[in-house]
Amino acid sequence: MSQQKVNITDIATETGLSISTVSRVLNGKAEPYRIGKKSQQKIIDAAKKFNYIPNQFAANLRTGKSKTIALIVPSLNNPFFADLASTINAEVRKFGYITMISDSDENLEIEELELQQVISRNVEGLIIAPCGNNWEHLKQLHDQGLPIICIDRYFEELDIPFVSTDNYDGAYNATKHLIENGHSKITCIQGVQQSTPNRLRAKGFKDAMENAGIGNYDIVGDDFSVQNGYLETRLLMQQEERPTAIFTFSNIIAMGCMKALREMNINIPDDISLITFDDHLYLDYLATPLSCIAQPVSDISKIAIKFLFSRINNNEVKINQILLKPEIKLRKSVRRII
Amino acid sequence: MSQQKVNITDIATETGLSISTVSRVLNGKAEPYRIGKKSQQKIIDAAKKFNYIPNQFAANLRTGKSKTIALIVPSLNNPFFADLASTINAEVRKFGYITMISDSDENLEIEELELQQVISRNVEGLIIAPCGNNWEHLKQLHDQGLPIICIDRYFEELDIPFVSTDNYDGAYNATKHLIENGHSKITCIQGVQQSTPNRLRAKGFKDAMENAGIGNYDIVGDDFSVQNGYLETRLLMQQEERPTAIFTFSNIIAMGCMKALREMNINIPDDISLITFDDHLYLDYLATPLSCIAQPVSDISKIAIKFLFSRINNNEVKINQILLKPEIKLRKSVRRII
DNA sequence: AATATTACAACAAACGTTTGTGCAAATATT
DNA sequence: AATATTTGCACAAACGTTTGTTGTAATATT
Repeated sequence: MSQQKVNITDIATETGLSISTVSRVLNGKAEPYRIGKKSQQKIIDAAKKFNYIPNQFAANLRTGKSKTIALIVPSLNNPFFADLASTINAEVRKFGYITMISDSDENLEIEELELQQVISRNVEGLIIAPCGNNWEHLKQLHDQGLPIICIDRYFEELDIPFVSTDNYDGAYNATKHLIENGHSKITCIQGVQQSTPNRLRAKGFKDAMENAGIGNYDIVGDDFSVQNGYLETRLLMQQEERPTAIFTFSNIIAMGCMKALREMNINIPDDISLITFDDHLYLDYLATPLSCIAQPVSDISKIAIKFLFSRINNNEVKINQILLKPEIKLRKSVRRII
Repeated sequence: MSQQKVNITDIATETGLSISTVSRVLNGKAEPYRIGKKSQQKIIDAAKKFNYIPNQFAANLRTGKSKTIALIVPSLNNPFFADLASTINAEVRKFGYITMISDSDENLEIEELELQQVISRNVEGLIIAPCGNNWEHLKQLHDQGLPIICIDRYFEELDIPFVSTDNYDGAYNATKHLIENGHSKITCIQGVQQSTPNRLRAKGFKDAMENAGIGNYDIVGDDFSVQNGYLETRLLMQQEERPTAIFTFSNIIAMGCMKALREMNINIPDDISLITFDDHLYLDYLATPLSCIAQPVSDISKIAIKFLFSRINNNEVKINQILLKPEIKLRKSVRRII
């Protein structure tokens, strides 16, 4: 049933030329190797006629080049990472490369497993939002010469290139915005605690509070998930003294938060103000359009890819670590009080 | 700098055994080939010590098995497909396989290019939501023995397995719901016209209308995009006689629709009712929570994967074509009139 | 003690490419 | 006409595995 796949040898016998000649022509190396025009045409015709598709495995085995890069993110369910994955996938394709997308599920063990999978497939580069604060395995790969770029999450102490958002700045400004609108009883619902973005967001929040002379604040939660947002909000609203504003560290946390708020008939922004990290197309159409700190997802992707391929191609050693400014998008979820 | 990658030969020399023995041990074939316990241990220890990761290319070249499947969707920007991609990615991983995700951008040429990429990487199976109504290339691959499953979009005339939603049923029920609530002036904003789901949705809509004795209706639009939803809604609302209800064929069309409506200060559901295909987490929190026809994304993914791997493994020839019932989720966007 | 059996493991080919090198034939140069 | 040069292409090795076959030492059987 399954007609044999045609390979370079078939073309060689068909044209009466050698496989080396066929290979060179098909790889556009006819010129430097002085393959005659007529031979070239014969080969091209035969390839078309047979509908020849080269076997990348064989080629890659020989060359060591896989034309593949890997992307590992902690959770594709998070729209932020889904968005990132989508744009990176598209961007990488422009370089003639393929992206292998993996989801580590915020689990270091899985991350390491995925990493093995990826290595065994000889990827030429890796883009990763590492899920833990353990960088042993990454450091090792990096030292072995594998081009790696961290996105979103990174290790400040390491010389692994990264591109991320200036999370401190974003959180600082979000908090400042809240304070400027008269809020002083503000609670954060954070995500994965040890992750760099989360730490920096927490720090930005704290600093903004302290600088405004407000010493009394809370940071709760421990996951970038709907459930975390929901649970923490329920808890928060059961306290005797409720905050007047909530700052969620991601849009899926915000979603859980909104769910809890709605269940409890607490109105945004009348009863409580809400601002969140991460933008989303839908934020504009919500019952109360949500003010947010929008990360430059597209820019992050593009710059990361640019860094990666400059490393893949030139093996440039210059390390690049860059933080992009987020943008605060004011909508209707923060109310001026007092 | 980059310490050489260790291969099977290194382990062979380290242990003083042959590469064939090493290979068999590392592949769990020690038993049938009666490799001694001590040799096994030596090999395992050496592999661990050297941190050996097999080169899949070489293995795949030899075996012809790539442990990779491909997923091609028309647009990862569409949350429906993003969702699908995410769950399929996760599901495939459970089988020890890797997924290559591609985006054809609703473009047949790109789809064919992606397909080549994919074939050249020897994927063992393909899951595709084909963007056109041209199946030549797919039919050919299918006949060559490549396991293919279509999802969402498919070809009714072909014997290629597919798993999709019963789009006719979904559209019929959505329309019926509108009609039961007193609407008779209903307009659809559709997506890509020639795609099977779209055709079936249109048919479901028409039949529901006809069966209710309503001969006067419109189907407009031509793309699963925000812009299409926006433009068509603007146009629609400029007519002298506006519809009382809109049925959008996807949630991103709905988003464009909502945008237009808001710009024109037209209220849902007071001024117009809206129902859409495709669910989304955010739909619950919108200004007006949107009623929708929810596709069983997770089930589609799982069943597709199940079909695919049964074909990959057993080469079972029994074709499987399945349509899953969608669920209508009633929220607040449809008003009872009259 | 001679033979049969079993336990272990090595050899070598093959997968489909790419590429350094070498070697004829054709053409140019003297 | 002899030599030098260019043109055009083929040979063969190599990439790192997997696997069918074969070989030998050790043990069991007679």
